[in-house]
Amino acid sequence: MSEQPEQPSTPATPAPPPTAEEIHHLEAQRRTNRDKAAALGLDPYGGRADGLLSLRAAAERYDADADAHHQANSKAEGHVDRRPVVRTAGRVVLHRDNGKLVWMNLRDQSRDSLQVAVSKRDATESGFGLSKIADVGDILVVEGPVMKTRAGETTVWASDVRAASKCLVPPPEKHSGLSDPETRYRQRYLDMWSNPETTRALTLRSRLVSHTRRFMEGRAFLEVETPVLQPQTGGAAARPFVTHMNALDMRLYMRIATELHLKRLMVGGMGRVFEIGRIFRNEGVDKRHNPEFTSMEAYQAFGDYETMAELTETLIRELATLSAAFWQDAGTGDGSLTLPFGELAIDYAQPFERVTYNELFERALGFAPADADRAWAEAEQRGLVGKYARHLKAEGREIKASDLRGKIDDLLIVNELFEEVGEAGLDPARPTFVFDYPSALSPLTRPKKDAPEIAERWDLFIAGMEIGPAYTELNDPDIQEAKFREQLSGLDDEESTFRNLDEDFLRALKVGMPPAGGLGLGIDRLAMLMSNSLSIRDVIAFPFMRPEA
RNA sequence: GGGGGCGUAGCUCAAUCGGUAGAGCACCGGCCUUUUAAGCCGUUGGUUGUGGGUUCGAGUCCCCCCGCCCCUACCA
Repeated sequence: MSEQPEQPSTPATPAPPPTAEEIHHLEAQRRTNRDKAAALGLDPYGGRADGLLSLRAAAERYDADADAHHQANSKAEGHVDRRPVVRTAGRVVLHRDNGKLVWMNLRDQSRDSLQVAVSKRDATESGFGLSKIADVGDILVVEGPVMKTRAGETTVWASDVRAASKCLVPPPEKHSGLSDPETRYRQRYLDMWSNPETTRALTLRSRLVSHTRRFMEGRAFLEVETPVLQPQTGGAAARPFVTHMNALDMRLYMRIATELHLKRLMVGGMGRVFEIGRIFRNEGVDKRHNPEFTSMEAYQAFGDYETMAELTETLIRELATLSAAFWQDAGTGDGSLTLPFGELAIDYAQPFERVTYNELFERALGFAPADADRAWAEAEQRGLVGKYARHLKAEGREIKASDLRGKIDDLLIVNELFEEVGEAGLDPARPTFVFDYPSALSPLTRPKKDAPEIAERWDLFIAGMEIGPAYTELNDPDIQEAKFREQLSGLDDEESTFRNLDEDFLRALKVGMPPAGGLGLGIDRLAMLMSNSLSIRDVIAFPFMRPEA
């Protein structure tokens, strides 16, 4: 790999404009209309416009008394029109030409539609002329009094219309819209124009992240930024993306978690830190996984996992409150804290459910995780032993419980069972903390003092999705090192390529990290829950897609 | 990775057993100053994802490839 050679910013020969044969006739027609707008003395691509109101704000300026007064007296001598005059802008979504009166509906992010009427009598000549040749998709600036039609629809009765941008692309169908998922994700701008709910979901996501920041700051957490590019990854078990740094000719990895750096900051003396940022995991893509996603990790010195449970539950309840108000405002919710997610109705007002890992296991399987004999037998019967063996790249022969038992921790098989049937025992409509995972599964977590096989860790599940874990953080460098070494032993070659011992992290722990509670939250999945989006792609503006052919 | 489905006009979708590729909307021309998925009249629009094969004849059947969706697996 070498550096890209420097290119002049402008090519010696500019790309030739498309020839007539290359332009689709629908685009050609729009280019003609653009030229006609220019002939009216208007810049088809507009310019600065001051004093613009959103469509929503413009509609809210409607004054019924002034409108009635105007309707009654418009032909009277000396009549003064007191209707509020607005200047607003939006993209044309409907266009109806009645001859000397043109009706259009504009859309912006504040309002799906606001009607505009442009009459030959009352509008400027250029404004009327422009409205005659406006195409669906064009962006227009409209000025005029706000009134209501006979049918009662709020309308800007244009005195002037100016061009702001030309749309050269034929629009989606005006009623059924754009529904092809591939086009929606690849050309998000088309999707957002055609499907306002897309913009709404992304808008809500922005508000959720913003509120989360304010919430954390309100609790005296400091927002920090840690490296995305790292010589080694850590803090989670996931395959990383690999890249290369030219200057030092070295391999670098994209981070798979922010944990180890945030803890270093605690060692340094920052008592409460959080980071909201992009995480990259080189794994499968499906409705709940995107290769890059956003997490919030937070660490609170002198807290523990109970501290983080309270923080998490309070935060999510506030986010649900914000979301309920958002959807009520958008006209699709009743404002209650019971939010829909697909077929589910999830009540965020009630205290979240709490169960322990062992309770959940026993409820689903009828015996305790400590009963290793039954766990191995049950796992074998369910075909989970072979599944785990495949995990170890030991495929090619039939693996029996007797082959594996003794070679791996019993709890790894217990956890296979738990994930298979334990999690299924959760009520998906009830946010649930699952407390106290086996220590063997939680290398960065402090074991319970009176039961070291159990780690002070919980996972939060909502709608069957793992929203995030929290720990009472392990701050004993010797135990931490032992757990790291245990994790590294028994790994096959491929996995060990990506796992390594973070010596500097251990060195930091030796300096001394205060006892702490730590938390990780999947922001995308929270956004899914709060916006009733069944696919993670609906809350990511530009989700990963295979490149077009 | 495995299984299933899909790809037709700008958009949303049809096309019977393998037998002339259609509709609505959009677009274009005409009429229309309270329409609102405006309406009325008249037009236009296609290498059926790509490449091969079978056949007198392929949107339809077979194979390769590309892309998307669903299920499943992976993601301690």
